[in-house]
Amino acid sequence: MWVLQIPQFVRHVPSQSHLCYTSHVSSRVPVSFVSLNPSANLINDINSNNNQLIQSLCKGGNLKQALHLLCCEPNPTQQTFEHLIYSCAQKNSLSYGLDVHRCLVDSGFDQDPFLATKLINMYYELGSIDRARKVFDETRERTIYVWNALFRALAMVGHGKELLDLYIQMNWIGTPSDRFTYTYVLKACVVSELSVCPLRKGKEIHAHILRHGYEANIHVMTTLLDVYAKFGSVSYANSVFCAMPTKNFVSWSAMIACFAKNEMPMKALELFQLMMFEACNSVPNSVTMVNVLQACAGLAALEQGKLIHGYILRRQLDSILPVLNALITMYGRCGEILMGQRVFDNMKKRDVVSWNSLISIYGMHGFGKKAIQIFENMIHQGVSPSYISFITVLGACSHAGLVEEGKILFESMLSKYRIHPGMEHYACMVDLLGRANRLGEAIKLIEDMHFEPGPTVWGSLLGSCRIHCNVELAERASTVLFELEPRNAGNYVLLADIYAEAKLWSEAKSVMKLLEARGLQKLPGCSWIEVKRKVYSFVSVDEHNPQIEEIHALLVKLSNEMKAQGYVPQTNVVLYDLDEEEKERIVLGHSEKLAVAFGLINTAKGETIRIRKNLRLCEDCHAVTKFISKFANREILVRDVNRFHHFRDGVCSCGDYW
DNA sequence: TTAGGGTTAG
Repeated sequence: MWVLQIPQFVRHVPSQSHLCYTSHVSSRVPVSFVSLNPSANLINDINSNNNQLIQSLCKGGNLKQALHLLCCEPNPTQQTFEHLIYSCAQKNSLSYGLDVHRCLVDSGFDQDPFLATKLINMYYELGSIDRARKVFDETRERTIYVWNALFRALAMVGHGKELLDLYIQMNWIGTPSDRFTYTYVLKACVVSELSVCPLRKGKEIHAHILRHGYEANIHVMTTLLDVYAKFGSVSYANSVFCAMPTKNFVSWSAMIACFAKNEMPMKALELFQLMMFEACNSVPNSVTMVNVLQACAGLAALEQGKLIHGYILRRQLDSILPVLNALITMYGRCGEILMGQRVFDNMKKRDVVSWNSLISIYGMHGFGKKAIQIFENMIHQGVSPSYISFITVLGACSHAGLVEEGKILFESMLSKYRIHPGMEHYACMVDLLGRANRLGEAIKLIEDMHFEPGPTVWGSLLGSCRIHCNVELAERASTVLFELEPRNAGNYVLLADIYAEAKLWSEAKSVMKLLEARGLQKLPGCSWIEVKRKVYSFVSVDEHNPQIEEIHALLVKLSNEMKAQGYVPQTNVVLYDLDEEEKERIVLGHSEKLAVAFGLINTAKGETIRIRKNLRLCEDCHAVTKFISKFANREILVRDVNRFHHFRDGVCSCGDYW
């Protein structure tokens, strides 16, 4: 006869052992291998059988029964608890996890560092970081596994400062770090809210790594590379990459990502080519492809992007969500909105990022209503909008001047979707109102913000002041901006632009002097064009292109044609009080016009010209490109720093609202 | 026992 017998098997269980048997589980266990009056050997066999049964129940996912059985098992083993802890995390059950933890304490395993490690992992996975920390605090023998488990948890939830404080403590008591410790500590630098400069902290950890001989560890060094990349220290990242004795596809991908994300997309593509030709053991995977697609998007290099798309198809990486999402963005940012839509339509599975990507590309192209329609469709399909969804859709409203629609969406964020508007959303709203010349409403919104407005918000206001030439408000915005980000040259240039537009030449001059005095430089205008899979770059008044004379001659010819039709060069964009002829010469040499002329010369008749520019398109370039699109009967696509302009037959898709 | 690079905005 098989019956439940508990007390007679309780041997070593600590004083609170009764707790073990008064857990939330039922006191009646349906199945047990425990028999009446067994011999000592039999008891051992039975215990072993029970432990094995608990473990197999865990493996089978039957956690409830495993817990039932644990309640009548007087000698649970370390392995049994390991299985139970693992199952609780797998089942995502905090209440079972707490039960297992309670039984573990009752069984005297609470000071077992192996199980403490597992408990910390479990609590992290169950989202209870405080309990993970408590386990750590209560564990007296802290092996490196125990430290690393907590470090991992803290790094993953973004508690960088706590992690780094503990790391100091660990060093102080003399526990040596291992290769895993360094990866977590490095990650903490990125996610920390440190009082000291996090990059400096990263360099300190770099020194620790070198001192302790981990410079050859591929994981540690790739993480270090990535830390430098995330701080925008491309040269440091590159030095780490070059110094790595062995590299694999992860290290190559991390360096490609570093270039792609730090506005060096050309370098990213060059490195990818090198990886393909030189690093035979480093086959790119889906992550590499995402990074490369980002680089193509950054360059607006459609032909390269298409080649990468082909490679993705050949390698059968086209079912991976981030790859497809990156493809949507790549096509959109290269001006091929319909190709982006096609990728989206053919996706078997979509996530919120896929929807955001599509909303974003329509918004960037000025199709605000379509972007809102996609946003609504997403909600209709049961996908909850994210924080970023609202940035994209509000941005779309801004590009299209959809003020009322934007205001309704902004209001709905909290009331309908329980998303608190953040800095980026306020920046979008200020941009939306400001562009629409509702500067009073924009400033009111800033004044009513329930947190301190940051540089993005004031920057949006200053940008709007530039469009509507509002000197007074521009001075107010720039006073704050010079305080918040004194090293951002763009703000000085914007204010000088506004003064120049208002013909306040001495004020414009003093702002530019201030810029120089602070050791800053105006970001030179630069435009890129891809012709026959090669990307050409132009800076203003460029003299280096071998075809420069031909380009100039064409521009002068076009300018004369335009003048004959009433065009007057808009030289007010020139910041200095020069004579009109000189100003005209400068404006005619703007990088974007040089790139358009180069495109006209080097592409076939009827072929679309695609340009990318690093700044906002100036009024004169906009007017000239409109004319060229009609005169030369060419479709011209220009992506400036904010959005797309489709020039066709003398008209721009932005409706002159940008 | 634990680890590195990824998609959307501005």
